[in-house]
Amino acid sequence: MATGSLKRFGQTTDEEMMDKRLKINAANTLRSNKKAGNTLREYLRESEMDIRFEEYDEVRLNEILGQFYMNARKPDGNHYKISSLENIRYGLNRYLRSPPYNKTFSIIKDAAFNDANVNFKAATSELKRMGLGTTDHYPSINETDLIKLYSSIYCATNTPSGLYTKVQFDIRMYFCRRGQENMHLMTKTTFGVETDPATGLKVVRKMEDEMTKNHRETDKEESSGVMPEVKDSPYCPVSSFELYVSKLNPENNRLWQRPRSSFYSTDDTWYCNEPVGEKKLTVFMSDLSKSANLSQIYTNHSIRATGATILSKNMYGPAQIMAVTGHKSVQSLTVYQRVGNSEKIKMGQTLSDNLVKKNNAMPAISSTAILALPAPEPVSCNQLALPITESSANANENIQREGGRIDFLKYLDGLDLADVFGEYKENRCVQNNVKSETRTCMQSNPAAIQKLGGESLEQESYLLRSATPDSSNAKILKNVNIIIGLIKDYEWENNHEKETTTDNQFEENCDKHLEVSKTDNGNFVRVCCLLIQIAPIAVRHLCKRLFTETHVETPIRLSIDMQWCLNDSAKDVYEKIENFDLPLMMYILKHDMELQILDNELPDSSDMTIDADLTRINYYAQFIVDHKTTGSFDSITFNEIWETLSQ
DNA sequence: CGATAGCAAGACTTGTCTAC
DNA sequence: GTAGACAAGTCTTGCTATCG
Repeated sequence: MATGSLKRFGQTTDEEMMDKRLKINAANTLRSNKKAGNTLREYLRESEMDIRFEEYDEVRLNEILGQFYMNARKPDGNHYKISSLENIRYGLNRYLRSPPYNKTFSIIKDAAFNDANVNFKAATSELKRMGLGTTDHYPSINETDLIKLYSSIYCATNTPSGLYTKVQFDIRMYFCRRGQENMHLMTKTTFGVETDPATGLKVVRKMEDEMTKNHRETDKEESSGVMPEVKDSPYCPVSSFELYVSKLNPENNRLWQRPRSSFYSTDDTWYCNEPVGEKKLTVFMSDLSKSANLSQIYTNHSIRATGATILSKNMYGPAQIMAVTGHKSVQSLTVYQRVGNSEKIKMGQTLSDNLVKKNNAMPAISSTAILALPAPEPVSCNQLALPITESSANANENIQREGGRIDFLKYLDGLDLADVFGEYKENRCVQNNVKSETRTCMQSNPAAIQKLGGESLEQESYLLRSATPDSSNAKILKNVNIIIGLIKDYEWENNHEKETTTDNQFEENCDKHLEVSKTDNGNFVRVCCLLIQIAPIAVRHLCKRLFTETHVETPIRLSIDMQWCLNDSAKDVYEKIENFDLPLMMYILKHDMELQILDNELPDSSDMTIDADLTRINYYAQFIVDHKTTGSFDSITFNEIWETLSQ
């Protein structure tokens, strides 16, 4: 009860009231208002008009806005997208109606601004015609990248940084979180582990309410996903979470703490008494995409998009998905139910098949059967732990992982790349002497793919990529794909030639497709073969020898990139080098064994030291990456590379 | 002919990402 | 830390078909 001078009711001053009214909107909205005001002011300044538009009357403002909408440009002089121009208009409206200006008119709705708004419509129509009306949605992470990421050292749970990355990725994915919303505010108690009474499964659940974009002050409903355990899986998100929380620094209450750069696995604490900065959390997925060499740079929002897309493709209804993502309307979910390119291609092929068959007087297929989209296959929620589709399911069944990496040697059984390359080179040389040095367009041949053991090009490419040594470098992977394409093409060409084509016809066909010189392609394959197959073997021998000399008698304490080895004895690490890829070995040789390996330059040709040899390999590995789109080398370049490398 | 359900489009706010 | 550009998402309005 109020006593003495204390009063029952508040004593809000006018100033405080204005301040509170100003804060009705979210901070981001206020920022948007301010920016819109600045943009208009900048326009007036450049046009040499009075910049105090806040004091204009409605007639003058109407006139100025009409001109502004037509002439608004970005600082670089380019046009805005429609969404940006709309944002500026709404921002200006809020800016003028908020304190301290408190205008009572609306520049969007009031008749006094009709002229300006007609101009706005005209401006957006023009932008639409210019192709600036589209929305580029944040991409969802493709299946190959997901698998690559999850099985890489960057998500290895036996290191502080790997564990941190995996747990954060899991939480972003399972709870379909927005990119950076409240991430830096999370504490050790934001999430907790519980046992579900119905299933007996352990699940990680969000334990505290929070204010988000769609769930603000008056919202009492809470929506969130859960993260269930995946029993007997090394990828179980609950075990990772429990381990992560147990290793956090007890002095700090934040959930995301900076991983220690060096550690022993038996240490109680793997993390510094220092939270990960807000900005660092912002670039979580983009940094990870770069480190793990994913096929593109994803953003944090991509993880949310991926979670929602996976659920939507797996027969969960809008209401169920909304309970996880926190969406309020079904309409909003349509962003995640887009028809992808591959599906569009399949639909196009279906139409082509039907047209071709009809033209060939084949029996017509029911139109409903042809136009129906492929039905999504139901999968259990467990599969979210390591997203799996039909093609990767087969791969996962067979591929043996050791220490988070793939035992590629098993997959080279029955597919001797050396033999294929040998035959390729030999035949090419013979052909080059007697036939035109041209080749037909690259195309895949079902028979050749079948011979390689796969059922579809996609699946076969996945298996080969997984099975190929030095597979962690995405750029090298692309070249491996080119080589696979060349092999298939070569086989197709040979088969085609033997079965159906005379020499004259072959030459005629070649003339029709003067795309890339055969010699140039052969050269490219030979260099790739040298760099991908032979060079790593030599470097590996060197790596093992130097490692033995350096580390066998000393405790293993390497740099952060080697953290995933730290639980092992020197002998284990020695054996693991067998699976290291070229870039990783180069990194270790350079940073841990302190060899002088240069970047982006060639050593003097007279320099025959080990360091110089490694620099050459490093240089040309990058060189073939730069030539990835052409898949060919001219003879001069080839001779130069071949002589340098094969010494 | 008025009431109303269903839907699409428009209006509006808030968050993300990136560069400096 | 800040600003700019723009995507994501919700709420509101207005049109149209249908029904009684």
